[in-house]
Amino acid sequence: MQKIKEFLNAITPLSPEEWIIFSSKLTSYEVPKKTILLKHGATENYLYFIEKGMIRYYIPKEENDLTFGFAFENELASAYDSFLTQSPCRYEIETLADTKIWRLTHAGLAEIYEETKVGNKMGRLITETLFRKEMKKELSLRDESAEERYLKLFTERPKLLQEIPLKYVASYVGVTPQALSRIRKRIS
Amino acid sequence: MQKIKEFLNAITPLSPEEWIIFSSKLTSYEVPKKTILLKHGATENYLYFIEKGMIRYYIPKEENDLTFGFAFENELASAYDSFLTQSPCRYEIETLADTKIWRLTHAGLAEIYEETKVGNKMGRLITETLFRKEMKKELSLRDESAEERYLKLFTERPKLLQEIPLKYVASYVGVTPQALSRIRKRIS
DNA sequence: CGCCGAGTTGAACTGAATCAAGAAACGTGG
DNA sequence: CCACGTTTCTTGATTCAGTTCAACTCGGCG
Repeated sequence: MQKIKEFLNAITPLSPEEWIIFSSKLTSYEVPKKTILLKHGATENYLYFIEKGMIRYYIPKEENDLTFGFAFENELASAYDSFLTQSPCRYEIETLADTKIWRLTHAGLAEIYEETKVGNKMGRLITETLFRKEMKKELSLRDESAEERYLKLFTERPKLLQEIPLKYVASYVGVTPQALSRIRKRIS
Repeated sequence: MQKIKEFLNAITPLSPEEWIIFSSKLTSYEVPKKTILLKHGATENYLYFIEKGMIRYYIPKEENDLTFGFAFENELASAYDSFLTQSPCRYEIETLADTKIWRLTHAGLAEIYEETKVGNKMGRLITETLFRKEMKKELSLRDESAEERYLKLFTERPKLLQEIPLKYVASYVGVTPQALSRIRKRIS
């Protein structure tokens, strides 16, 4: 639980009383690789903190499904749009490795917003970060080629490319596995 | 000023005292069509509320610049990522018509967050909405064709297509003006 | 040992970009 | 208010990046 405490404190400091409230709403789980955390069409009821392991976000497809995001150790995860609107999700979340998560229910978060002073600020700051990530992804999709996105991934998160099957990376940068294979060949 | 008051109250109710604080930080401007509100490389210092008129967001390019967003009457606008991080913006904002805006400085918003109880909640809720919009845009870019995006725009915001030059719409849906012209021909 | 999914490579095809030119709409100054 | 010049939109021809279909290799796992 130490990790998540540090994570939150780094965003904005929590008083001991506030941390007690936060932590009382959190429950931990260990899920094996390839576990689906949220099925397409279901409504997201949780905010996750990944203590160990990793996940991917994807829209399931007949052939190759469309992977559009990942989350790793020490990061938050959730189908946040579905969580916020409490409406069915058009994508799924699955673990890519054995994963240990802490999670907070929608009702639990609502209580935190009501019971703590810091809640809304914490929520705002976290959502601001999520917004900035989305915006960056949008501009990247519009303004960069698949090759540029792959190279960026390569320099910014080299670890990712070692741990994640290339077919998911291909989808993430916006091409088929065949096309990514050719990009990699061209580069090296 | 009534419009912005209603806009904010619809998000979460403001007490009279809180509205006094909010409104004291707002200043209004009228800017002609084709005015650049934020130049590429500059840092966004404002959050805008569009009382009348419209704007576009774009990355300037030699030939056709890359338009990736619009905002209209009764909507908020800002290079919010640059605003949040107070770092240089990689895109620009320009009015598409004579526009009346209210604006709030970064410092002004910081004061609101400090001085009012409702501020952080308001900020959180607004940012949540911005996040959901971005996410929707990302998934649309990944999962839909330019033609599908155009048709959606056509059904969801028909007015937009009448008011905005097609070359901006083309860029927004992710193709060249020539390609959009062919899409329109194919459809009709 | 054999099977299956992941990755690579080749060939044919396709949708969109680019290059180019003409038509229509717009706005600006006389 | 018209005339001119500029910008926007359309259409055609060519080129190109990426998809699709298909076959083959490799590595892990039952």
